[in-house]
Amino acid sequence: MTIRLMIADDHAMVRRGLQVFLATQPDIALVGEAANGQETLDRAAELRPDVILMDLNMPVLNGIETTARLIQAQPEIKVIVLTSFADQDHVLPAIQAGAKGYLLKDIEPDMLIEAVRRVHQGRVELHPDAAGMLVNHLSGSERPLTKEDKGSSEEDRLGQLTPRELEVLRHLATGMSNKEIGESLVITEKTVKTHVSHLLDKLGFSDRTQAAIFAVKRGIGL
Amino acid sequence: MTIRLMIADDHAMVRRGLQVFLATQPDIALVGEAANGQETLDRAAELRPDVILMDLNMPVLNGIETTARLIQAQPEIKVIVLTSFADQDHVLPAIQAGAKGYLLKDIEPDMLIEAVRRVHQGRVELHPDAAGMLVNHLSGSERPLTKEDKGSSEEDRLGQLTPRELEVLRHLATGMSNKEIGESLVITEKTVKTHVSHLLDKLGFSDRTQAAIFAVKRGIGL
DNA sequence: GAGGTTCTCAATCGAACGATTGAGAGCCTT
DNA sequence: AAGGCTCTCAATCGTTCGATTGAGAACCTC
Repeated sequence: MTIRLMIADDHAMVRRGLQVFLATQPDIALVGEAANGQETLDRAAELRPDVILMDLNMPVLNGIETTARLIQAQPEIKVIVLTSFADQDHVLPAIQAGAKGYLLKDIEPDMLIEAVRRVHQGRVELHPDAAGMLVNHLSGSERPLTKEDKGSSEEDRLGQLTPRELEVLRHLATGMSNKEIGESLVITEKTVKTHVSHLLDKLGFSDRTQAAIFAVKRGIGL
Repeated sequence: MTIRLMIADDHAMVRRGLQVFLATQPDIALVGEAANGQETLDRAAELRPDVILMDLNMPVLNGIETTARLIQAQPEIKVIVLTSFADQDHVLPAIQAGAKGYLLKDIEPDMLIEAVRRVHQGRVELHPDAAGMLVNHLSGSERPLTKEDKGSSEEDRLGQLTPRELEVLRHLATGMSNKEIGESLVITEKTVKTHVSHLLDKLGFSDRTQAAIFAVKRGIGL
């Protein structure tokens, strides 16, 4: 499936440059352009792009305000901020506005394309300096130290699972029933139930849902 | 100038592995090790390392609490969290505690060394998933960073839930049974079952586990 | 070869789950 | 006032789940 991309930048030169490069990418279709914030909102509402490359410094309506309104109207749109500066004054508001990416214009075109693809997949892309801004912002902020320490023992328990039990847990964490897991693993449902029982016991859970939540949070079954 | 590095990890195996690899790096000197949080604080006070690679899962004092105290005592120390999981429960507290890096243990050794150098120079190093956690946290959005982006259809369905159903989903996503949810919400188990049935129907799932997985991936029920 | 672990399968049984139907109460908007 | 949600509760019914016990086979290690 091709990615529907839109560019919002007041410099025609920048738009032209991206046009040329994007033309060589079969999986990305440039469906629209805009030279200011208001135009971006209008075009996006009509064209419904998947991803928007957004300049921050635009007339009429700046990129951050535009991003905020855009996300409010169409939360599924992925906004990647593409700008020339990475300072606290811009990074934080942009992310808070809902941007899923923050990149600098000195990025290599190939990297930019890669970033577009990843953001479209639901990941985030941050320039290291932008990440730094976020980290510094959060550093020293209030920390809820309520429920930690719980993870440590669970981590150990995870290591106690046999390979097969881990395999079952992985399947369980995709939402499969015992029967479906059995079919997938080519074993009986009975056997699956045995594995599930054992794994719940070792992990200290009382039902599969808790195990699935645990697994997803640990990134198992990706 | 050589970088004075310290390792805090309760697994001797991990420390040994790093030792071996670090020995080949002329600009990095391994000046100390610790197997638990308290030991880390003691050794760090005495050895004054530039950078600490910190496991989160340690006995006595966990990595997050250790990081917080460490940074308070010696703000110039750069802490890089090196752990096995990248979930909201760990990333955010770690950064708030003052960590300048958050990496997963499946990182390539060369990349780890590079990360140590960059953090030492004042930059930050985040695993993409960790960056995703921060962005999602700040944008207040409930967008995940999963790769299999099943897409906006589910996002729309989420909006179809009534406030009460969403509430039930949130509880469900913590691993509670219908009975427990009922107690927590001060309604009958029967009513909970009604809500669950409706929410499963609207979301298009066939059982609570699938709903819980979905919810956790969207960051609901933090 | 004895003992331990893992993987497999089965059967039973109570508990939890989910679908479905029906219904009363409160709160909107029209 | 009427129709439309939402929230609440209940009862029934079939399905799924999870615990438990028992057991055979393959594969380790000692």
